[in-house]
Amino acid sequence: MARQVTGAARRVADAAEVLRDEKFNARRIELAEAALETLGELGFARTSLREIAQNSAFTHGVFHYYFSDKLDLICCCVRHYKAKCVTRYDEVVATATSRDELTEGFLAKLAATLQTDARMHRLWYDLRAQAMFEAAFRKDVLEIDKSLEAMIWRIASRYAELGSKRPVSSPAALYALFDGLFQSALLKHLAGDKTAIRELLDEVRRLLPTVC
Amino acid sequence: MARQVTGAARRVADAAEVLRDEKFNARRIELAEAALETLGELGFARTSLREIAQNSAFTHGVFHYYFSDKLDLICCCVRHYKAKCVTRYDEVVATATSRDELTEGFLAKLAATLQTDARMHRLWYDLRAQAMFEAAFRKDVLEIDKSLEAMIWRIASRYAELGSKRPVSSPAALYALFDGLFQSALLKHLAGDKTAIRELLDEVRRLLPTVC
DNA sequence: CCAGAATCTTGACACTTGTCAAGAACGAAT
DNA sequence: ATTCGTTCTTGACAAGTGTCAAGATTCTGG
Repeated sequence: MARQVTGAARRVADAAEVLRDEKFNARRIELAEAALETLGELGFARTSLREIAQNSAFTHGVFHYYFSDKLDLICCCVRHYKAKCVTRYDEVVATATSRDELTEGFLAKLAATLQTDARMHRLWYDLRAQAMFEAAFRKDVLEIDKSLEAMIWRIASRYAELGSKRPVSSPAALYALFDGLFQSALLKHLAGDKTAIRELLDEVRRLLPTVC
Repeated sequence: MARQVTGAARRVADAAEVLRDEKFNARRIELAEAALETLGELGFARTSLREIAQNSAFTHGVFHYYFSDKLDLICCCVRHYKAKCVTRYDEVVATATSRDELTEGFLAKLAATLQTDARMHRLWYDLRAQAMFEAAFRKDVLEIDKSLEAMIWRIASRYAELGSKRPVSSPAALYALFDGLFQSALLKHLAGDKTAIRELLDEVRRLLPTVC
């Protein structure tokens, strides 16, 4: 009897703890999302916890309460960023029924995110560069890179499949190519080059049939 | 007579000024070179003028004397870096008499610089990312990017020529591909991946005949 | 309703940062 | 050798940084 009671008590205690953890984690993500605003604006180097707090509805102490560390916060931001990014083209891949449809769907999303999420993208490149100096970032960054490579590979595979072909290069090379083009277009776009996005689209449109 | 004298005086004055300017500039480069040591070690974000000074034979005041600004110093570093980087493969391109020779010469240099100059390379990627936030860097960074693209294009053109072919993609796409691969390999290498360099070489060896 | 825990605010700390100014050391021209 | 301009050193300042602790506030289980 006592056994069962303590068992039940433990179960509700556990459930409560899980609930608390979930709430805790949800808060962390809320804070991370707020932090991403400022990080995307100023970059990793110039962003301080106080700046993040001032541009948000939170005080700087909260961040210390939910994150052990500045790096902890940034890592959480990066991981959160990843989750949203990696599925961007999945719907297009799933619904496209022809090569053209896939191409145009992909390019449309590409142009849109380059336009809309430029600040998030530049933050990603910033953090990836930081990972070359700061070991604490490396695990997350390498993981995200792998996810992005897989994302590109899903597009290419589907594109090849729709033409009854096979991609001619490795996932790594394909990702390197698209990532390089994207990064370059992003920089030019941010530098005020109005043609950067169009040129990227043209380049990708030309490239796709030659690699798959 | 007086005319000639003042003319001569002006000439020697001008010469003196040029000399002073040259000396001034040489000193700037000396300082920039010293700064690159620390920048390559810590990255842009974590490097302060004092840190730079402490890791060098100079005091922090000298840097303020020769550079108007921290950004001015960094820009000088970047420009100096550029000059050394862009000619890395020129000798190989000039002397190779066959596709194989060019390939192996290129790959050897590639592996060597990845091994030896890893800290300089990561600084370059750091600064390129910073340029997405800091407008002051953009002009220099875009210019260097163009130079690197041209460098890759010289290699590819020569490689194609040696096989009586033509490169199948644009300079921009080719540079994006190599830059993306290099960046990825650099990150893995810095993360302790012992196979990163070898894998890059294999990938490039495989890729070269398919793009040119 | 109320004690105790969770959450948040506030203010302070030790430290680092870029910048600068006052003056010392140096070199070259007279 | 003296003087004047260049070059460099030193120390200081104000602003901003991450971190943390003490207390206020809110939430929650009993």
